[in-house]
Amino acid sequence: MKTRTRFAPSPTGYMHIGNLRTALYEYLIAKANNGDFILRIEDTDQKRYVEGATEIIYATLKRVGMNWDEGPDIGGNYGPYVQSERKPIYAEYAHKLVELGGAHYCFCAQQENDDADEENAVPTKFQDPCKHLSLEDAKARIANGEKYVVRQTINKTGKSKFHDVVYGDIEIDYDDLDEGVLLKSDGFPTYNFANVVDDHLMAITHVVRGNEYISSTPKYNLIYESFGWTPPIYVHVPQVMKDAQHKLSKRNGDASFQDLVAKGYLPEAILNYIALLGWNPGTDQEIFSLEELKQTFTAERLNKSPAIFDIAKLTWMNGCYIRALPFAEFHKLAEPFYAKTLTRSVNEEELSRVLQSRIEVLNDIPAQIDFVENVLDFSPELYNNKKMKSDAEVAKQALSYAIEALKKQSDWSNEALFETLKALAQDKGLKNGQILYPVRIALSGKETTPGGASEIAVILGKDETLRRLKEALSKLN
RNA sequence: GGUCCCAUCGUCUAGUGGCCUAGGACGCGGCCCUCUCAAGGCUGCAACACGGGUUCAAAUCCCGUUGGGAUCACCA
Repeated sequence: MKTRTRFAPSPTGYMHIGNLRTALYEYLIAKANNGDFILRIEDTDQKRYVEGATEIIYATLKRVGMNWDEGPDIGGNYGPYVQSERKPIYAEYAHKLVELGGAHYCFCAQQENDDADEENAVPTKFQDPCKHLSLEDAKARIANGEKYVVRQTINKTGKSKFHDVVYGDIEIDYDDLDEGVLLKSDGFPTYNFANVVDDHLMAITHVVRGNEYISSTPKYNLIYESFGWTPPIYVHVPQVMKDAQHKLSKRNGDASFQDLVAKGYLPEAILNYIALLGWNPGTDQEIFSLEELKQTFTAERLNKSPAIFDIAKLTWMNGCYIRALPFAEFHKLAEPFYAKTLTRSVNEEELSRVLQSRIEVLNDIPAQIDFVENVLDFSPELYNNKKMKSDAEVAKQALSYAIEALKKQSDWSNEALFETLKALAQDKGLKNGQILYPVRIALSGKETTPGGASEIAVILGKDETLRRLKEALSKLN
């Protein structure tokens, strides 16, 4: 049987990290087995529907290279792939399930969701009186126009057992199961029902979802059983946490995929990082392309315990990805930031060259290059550096020597400039640092800069370099 | 509260009874390299939640305790 997995998000906003990780694992399970990865939109709750959310889902998946084989936009043999378009299907199966004894019609008023009781004991198990209505009576009331829902009937007793790929064998008592609503009064199914019907109809073989579904899995199995269907292989994955107590969520303003990209994280790095949040290959390898992940991934190596999302490690990994980028590609990514922060024309290629190993996130760029635009007023104390044997007095000499030497310089490459400055030091009986350090300070006005004196000179160009050196020198006099 | 799940360095994790004086990675400290800062190389600090068993031998198996999470909606 061909492996088929599905990513079934509800379009209620942006794509959060936990969601994306689930999608990744689903994608990987399918692709590791030459199977299909299906995208299904679960929009059965009209109240929570958010305009544009579906597009975000498409864009995100595409951006990280997780292409789906079937989905709302590209179709497939098991469509439609949007649940709101499948409404008649659920109704049909809901009524069939009632006939099969797996559900019943219920006319009770909607249960109030009492927040006050949430923290404390709410051991009240819903006892549905409608469960005992005869099918004829129920049908008569429906024919009469009464509002109704289809509610799951649970008559079994004893233990429900099922196997989960990551959690192993799980037993839950049937008595602890709730007779939940399957088909709402508006005719839409709940997740609990739509999910089962669709997964079966779409021939899904592996269901990957958050472990919050473990406790309701027996209910789904009951539905499969009533219909005589085979349940899928379950892969429940632990939560992605913000800290030890809280899971990552939009409500806390935690970063979404889009937020991270906006901050200058590369999609490939984000994907790589989240793959390792709860999974590891059993080797020391940490950097994985999606392609490598496909080769290596096995659901059996998924972890059981929740993982805390650590932005510091993602940042490090992002730095690795940035450094590994071909130069031209990095330059292309960096250019928009130059356009944003610089009005002066500078050697942007050299800027990129110097920056590539020095930033971990693209958004680090502006802070790194502020001095390129303008030299902020700085204290002559900046020239003091013990190790370089530099101070304001040394700087005064160094700058005037440098100005003379650089005036004559025609080859404005980093190598040539570096040679000139070194030769100058030797010529004047100074240490290299006694020339290079003051020049760099004069050129930047900053204690630390990306790149050394000669590199900054290349970035600034000859005119600006000389102008800044002269200005710095005059300030020392 | 009932039920279910989880528990190794601060974080992500390796570990499936002896190879563990517990390994790797991030972060943090130090050193080297070096035209400052990065990058790179080397190195240091740092964990088996606790208590009982089982066993010649336990981070690994069992029981309990503690701590955390999930679930108990006409949300998914």
